[in-house]
Amino acid sequence: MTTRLQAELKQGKPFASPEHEAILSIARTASVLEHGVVETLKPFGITPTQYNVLRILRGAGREGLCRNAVRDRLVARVPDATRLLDRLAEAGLVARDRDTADRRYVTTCITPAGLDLLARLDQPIAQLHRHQLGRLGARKLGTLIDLLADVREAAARPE
Amino acid sequence: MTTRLQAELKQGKPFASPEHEAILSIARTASVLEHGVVETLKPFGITPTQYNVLRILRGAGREGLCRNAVRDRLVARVPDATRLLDRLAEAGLVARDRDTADRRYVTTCITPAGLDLLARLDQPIAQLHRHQLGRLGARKLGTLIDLLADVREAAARPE
DNA sequence: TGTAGATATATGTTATAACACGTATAGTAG
DNA sequence: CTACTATACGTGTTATAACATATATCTACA
Repeated sequence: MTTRLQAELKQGKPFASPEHEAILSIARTASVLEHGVVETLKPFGITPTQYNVLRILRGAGREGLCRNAVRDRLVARVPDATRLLDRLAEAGLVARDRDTADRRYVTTCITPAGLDLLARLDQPIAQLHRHQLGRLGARKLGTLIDLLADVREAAARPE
Repeated sequence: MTTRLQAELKQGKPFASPEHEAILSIARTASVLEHGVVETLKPFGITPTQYNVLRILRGAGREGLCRNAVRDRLVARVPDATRLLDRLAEAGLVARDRDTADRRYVTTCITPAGLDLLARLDQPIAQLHRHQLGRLGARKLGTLIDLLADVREAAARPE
């Protein structure tokens, strides 16, 4: 039997195990979906990671968040949040201030320009998401979300 | 209601839509799983992309594959397969030869050193995969694999 | 032929990711 | 109040990703 993923990857031999096929399926799907996001964001001059940071900071509101708080809320691990925020600050999309009470912290807030950019992106991104998986239906989406949470829980358990 | 993903990302507000939550779930899960692979491969000095190339070339056997064939079989889009193969060749894990019949093609084959490296990795990687999602069971894995193929199919459809 | 177009790969350049290390501030035990 | 540790952030460096462009080879057709 040939699975759909095998056909996509032009792979003749079957996968070594169901676990292996599942892991490649997740990676492949994430890559395909991200590619769509990259293309949608490109005309606006930002990357998916930068877009996620802006959304996080919009959610945080006027109080903003410190560097590590932003980092911990990102879906993908980034080892250099400082320069990620540097670039957004350089583009005028966020602003930073050192905390007065505890001077170790640097609080980052989204600027009006950042909010404006997000406002212009909300509709195209929502449309992309509907295009990418609007056909699945609420039931399948719910099952998928649950299964993926199961996967992350299983993967996070100690040895 | 607070979903599991919301808790992981320390996010107060609910997601904008089920589609958005699904997309973030996929990206998050892929990131978590890849991190495990990165850590497993690190002692061996290769990245997940390089590991995938070696597996592809092992599957191709003695005949090897040309550059674009390797590129098209990778799970994630890589825009610079030439230098990806350059690095593997420099490490002695693959060997390249220009095709004699059609001199545009460069055929890449895995070397004995590359096969040896893969042989040493097969067991740790299989163990990692069992650790990451062995607990899910065949039924849930099958459902997950099917749903993800549905997602990719939906995302690939034209406008 | 021989010439335009298609295909396959390579190269130059810039931005970002990844890692190691360094600095500043705050809490804490003696 | 001093030294020690922990925490939060910054910087230097290297490797890789991403993009645009160039080169070589083949194919098809006038």
